[in-house]
Amino acid sequence: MTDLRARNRQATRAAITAAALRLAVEQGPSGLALVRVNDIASAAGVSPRTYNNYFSSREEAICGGQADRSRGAGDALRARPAGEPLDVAVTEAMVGLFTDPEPDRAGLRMIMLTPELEGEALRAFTVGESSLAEAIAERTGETGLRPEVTAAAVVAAIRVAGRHWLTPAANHPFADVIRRALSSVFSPDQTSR
Amino acid sequence: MTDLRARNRQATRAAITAAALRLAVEQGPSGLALVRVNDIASAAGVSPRTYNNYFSSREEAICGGQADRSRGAGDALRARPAGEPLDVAVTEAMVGLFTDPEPDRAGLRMIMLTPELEGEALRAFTVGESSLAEAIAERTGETGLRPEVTAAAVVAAIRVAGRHWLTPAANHPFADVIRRALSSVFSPDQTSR
DNA sequence: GCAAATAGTGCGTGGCACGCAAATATGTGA
DNA sequence: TCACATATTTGCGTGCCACGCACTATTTGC
Repeated sequence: MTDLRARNRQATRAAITAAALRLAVEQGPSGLALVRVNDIASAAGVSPRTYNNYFSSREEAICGGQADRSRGAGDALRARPAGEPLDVAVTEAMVGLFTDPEPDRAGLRMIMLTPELEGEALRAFTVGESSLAEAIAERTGETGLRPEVTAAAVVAAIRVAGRHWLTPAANHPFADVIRRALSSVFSPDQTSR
Repeated sequence: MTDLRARNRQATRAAITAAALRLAVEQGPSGLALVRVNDIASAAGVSPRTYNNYFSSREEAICGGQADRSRGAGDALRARPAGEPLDVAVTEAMVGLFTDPEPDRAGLRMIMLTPELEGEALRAFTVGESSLAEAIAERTGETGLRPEVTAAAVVAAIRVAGRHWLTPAANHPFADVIRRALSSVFSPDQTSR
C-alpha cells in the first residue's frame, strides 16, 4: 500500500483546492479579491501557514484541481490499446480524462473565464503537455519537435473545447465538443482552404 | 495612434517592460524575487505608483513585451495576400511577427524558462489567440470551433518552437524552427501513425 | 486661452508569501 | 512495543506589494 504520508498529503492538497475553488465560485469572478487566504485555510481545516506550504498563491490553489487532472494526460494515453491509431487513442484518452468525472460547470467557468486567473488556468492545462508529449513520442517513435507540437496542439484544443462547452448557447455534451475540437487538430481539412 | 497621449502611454509602457525584463535578466531566473518594484520603476524613470497603473504584477511587467508582440497576430495574418492558402499565409505571418526583429535570446529564455513566470508567459503568448482566430475565420469563412482551435494550435506550436530555439543543442534560425513546428500543425502526417 | 479629460504621483492600508524554529505526527528497526 | 529518525504542521515575525484615494500636471478640443 502506498505511503500513508503520501495519501494524507494528497488529501490535504485536495481539501485545500476544493475549499479554494468553492469559495471562489461563491464570490463569483468579480469578487475574487474577497477570497482571503484565511478563509481558504480554515475552510480546508488547516492553518494558513500550511496552506502556503502547498500553494504559493491563491490562484494556484484555485486552479490546483484542474492542474491535477491535466497531469494525468500521459498516463491516460498510455492506457489506450497499443494498436490504436494515434488520433483515436489520443481522442479517447482525453475524452476519458476530462469527462470522467464530468467537470463542475461553475468551477470550470470560474477557472477559465476569470481574467485574474487566466495565467494560472493556462498553466493548469499545460502542465499535462510534457507527459503527453512523451507518451505520444513512445507511441509513434517520433523524436524532436513533432510530438511536442502535437501534444501542445491537443492541450490547446481541449482548452478551446472547454470554453465552448461553457458558453450557454449550445450545450452539447463535453465529450462531443472535445471530439470535434480534436478532429480539427488531427485533420486540418486542407480542401476548404 | 496620432494622439500624443497614446504615444506617450505606449512609450511609458515600453520603458517599463524593457526595464523589468532587463533587470530580471540581470538577476537570472533564480534571483527573480530580488527584482523589486522600486528598481523597475526607477529604472524606467517613473514612480512606483505609475508602474502599478500599467501592470498589476512584476510578472506581467516582465512578460509585457512578449504580450505586445503576440497581440499583433491577427493583423499579421490580415496583411498576407488574399489568395494565399491558409497554411502558408499563417506560417509566413507568424515567421514575420516573431522573427522581425529577432527576439533577444536572454530575454526569451528568462520569460519561457523561469518557473515563476510560466503562467504569465503562457498568457503573453495566448493573448494573440483571439485576434488570430478572427483573422482565420475571415479568411476561410469557417465559423465555430475550428478557427479557434486552429489559432490555439498555431500559438501553441510557436511556443514549442521558441522553447526549442532556446535549447543550446541545435541552433537553427528561429524562422526555420517556427516553419517546422507549424508544418506539424498543418499536416499531421497521418501515414506514420 | 479655457475648461474638461487624462495621466502621473505620494501616501496610507490591508493582505500575502515565506523564513525560521518549535511542536506534532508518521514511519522504521530492534 | 518502544524509541529514534524523518516528515509535516503550526505560530510568529518580516518585508514587500497591489491598490484606493486625493491631488497635481499635462494634453486636447472648443
